[in-house]
Amino acid sequence: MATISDVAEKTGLSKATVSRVINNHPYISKEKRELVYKAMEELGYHPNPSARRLRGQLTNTIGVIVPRIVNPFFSYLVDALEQVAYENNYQVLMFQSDEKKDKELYFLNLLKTKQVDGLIMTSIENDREVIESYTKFGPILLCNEYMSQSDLPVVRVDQMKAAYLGTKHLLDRGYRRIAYCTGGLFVDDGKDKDRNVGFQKALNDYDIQINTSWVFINKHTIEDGKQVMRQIAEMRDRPDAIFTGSDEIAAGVLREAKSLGLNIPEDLAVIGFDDQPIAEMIDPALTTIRQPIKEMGRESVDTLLRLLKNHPLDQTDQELSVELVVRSST
Amino acid sequence: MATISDVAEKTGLSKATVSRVINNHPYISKEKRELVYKAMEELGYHPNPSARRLRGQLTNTIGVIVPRIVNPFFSYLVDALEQVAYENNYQVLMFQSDEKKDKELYFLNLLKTKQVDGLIMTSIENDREVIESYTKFGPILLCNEYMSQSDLPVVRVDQMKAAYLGTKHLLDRGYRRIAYCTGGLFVDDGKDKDRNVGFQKALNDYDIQINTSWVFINKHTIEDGKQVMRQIAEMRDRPDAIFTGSDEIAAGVLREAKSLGLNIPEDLAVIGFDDQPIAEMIDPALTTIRQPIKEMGRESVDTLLRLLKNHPLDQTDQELSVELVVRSST
DNA sequence: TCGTTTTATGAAATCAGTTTCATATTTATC
DNA sequence: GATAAATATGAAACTGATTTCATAAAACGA
Repeated sequence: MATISDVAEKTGLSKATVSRVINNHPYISKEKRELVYKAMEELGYHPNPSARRLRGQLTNTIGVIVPRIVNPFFSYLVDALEQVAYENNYQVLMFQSDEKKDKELYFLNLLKTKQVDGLIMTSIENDREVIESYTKFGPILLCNEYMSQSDLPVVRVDQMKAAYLGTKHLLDRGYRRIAYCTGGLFVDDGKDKDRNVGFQKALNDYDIQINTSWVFINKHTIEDGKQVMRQIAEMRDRPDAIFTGSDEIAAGVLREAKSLGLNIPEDLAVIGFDDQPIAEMIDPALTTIRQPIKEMGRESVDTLLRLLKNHPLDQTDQELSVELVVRSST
Repeated sequence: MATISDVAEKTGLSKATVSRVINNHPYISKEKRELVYKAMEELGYHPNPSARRLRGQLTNTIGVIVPRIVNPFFSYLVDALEQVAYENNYQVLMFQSDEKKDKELYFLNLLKTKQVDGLIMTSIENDREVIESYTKFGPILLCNEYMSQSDLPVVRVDQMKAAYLGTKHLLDRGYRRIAYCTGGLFVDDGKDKDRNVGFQKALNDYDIQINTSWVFINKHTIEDGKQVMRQIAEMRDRPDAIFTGSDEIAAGVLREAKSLGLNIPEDLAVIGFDDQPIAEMIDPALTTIRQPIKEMGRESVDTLLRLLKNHPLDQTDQELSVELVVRSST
């Protein structure tokens, strides 16, 4: 591996000058500049990132925390983030928090030790103060999830509108007995709370009270969806529609409904969230709310890179809009 | 940020001794050792990884190349790899090759610059010689994909047996006119070739010739599956069963069959590959070949860490076995 | 023409660790 | 009790870059 000293020696210049050429400093003569480029080329020289890092330089690496990569929403998000990062010559260090505080902390520490230049968090486990205390080591951007009363920059979709849109759609179709699934640990803040508000608001428009026995919390997976369907089937007083928190839950509901001999949407209308590929594949095809994942990825990386370059942000809170995709499950 | 000098100063020892304590060198007195630990604790000291890296130390980071993370097979694989890596105090730098040679090369170079200690490749784009030339910078392990005539360590499933098992199943059920999908760019080597051989072998057992107009190459996605189904529907001489290269292709086939008013498995039996969650969700549920992803992840990381520690390997080629999961599509 | 900028370069310090070399004690061996 | 080996520690060199400080030459202004 060639080092900067090799380049210096080969050109007869000092390391300082070579370094200046590499970093595009002014006041370098054209001849020397070209001499250095030529030598770098010939030696196959690439600066050692660890050495640069040690001098407090940027690492060209951004960290991304997701709860679980196997959740398709997050794998598509990471895909989008990685593509944009690559276009900008950045690498992505991906990390799964598993929804655990200590794993999240472990990863936040990489910012402290300058392993990553900045961080994109797509979920939040620790308290606001804890996370904000790490901003002194590098920029942190929230993508998808957010915290109110925080001045961290955030890129997200309008969850309230999304939930409102979906619920309104059910109501417009004539359903009045609407069940509701939510992740819901963060009930007092963040995206789940916004969804709750949107759901509530749509029901208010129609003067309908929420039936709390039709509210299911802490639901995420296909298995959860199946279990919800079983619970509903056993109820004497059943809902006629359900707003689920994700396409996966919805898929579980559909699957179990089929096993129980129930018809969708006649016996139960189902609306999903995300518009994952699976939404189109299952039968009946799923009505769902499409999230603009690609745009979220692009906006997030663009914004983080702007922060890294100390460019001013036009806005610290970017809200992207969602879209209702009507298929056959409602 | 506290440095090693701070610890040295606080304990009244030299940096050398502190470093020795950190790295568990022998010949340190118990008192000094504890003194250092105490000071490190109090200062909240963590060694700077860039500095260690610069001295040629390990980075505690392994790189993982996948073609696309949105492919569920790979997101589950990365999940498994990351879990095991975390247990061993390693981070995973994930990278998508997008099946492009230049992206793969870019990532291989991280090994050269010691950004990662070792590499796990779950797909291969460049030639054998190119990839092997990077082993002088750190260990490279192949996981899932492999190259013959290469002495790179590999963790994989017995693809030949897998394809044989699936095809045999179709034949045993009475299907004789069997179509075949493959990724198939690497037709002369690697996992796709093994599958081809397994498929061939099963047909030979029943004295059946392959009908080449029923062979579809370069298929990967749901969309590809739909397209294959459309092609089949237009044939005068149709197959009665199809072996697909992945559950996604199979899902596409099923979906399009439904649109075309065809019945599965009566009009066309379909067998998938991987046993992804979607296999259970679609209708009819998919018969498929289950790959032991968790074990592959564990074996891969364990093996790579052993290589990093210069422990000898019992075997450089680990083959895990697959399992046929019979559902309703055959 | 002389003093002041501007341009161009290099020596040496610096980042935060690890490792080599030297050296001082102990402990073991004959 | 003398010699060899094992234990314990520190000073300084080293990793590969960037940056500061110093300095020389060229360009500029009066």
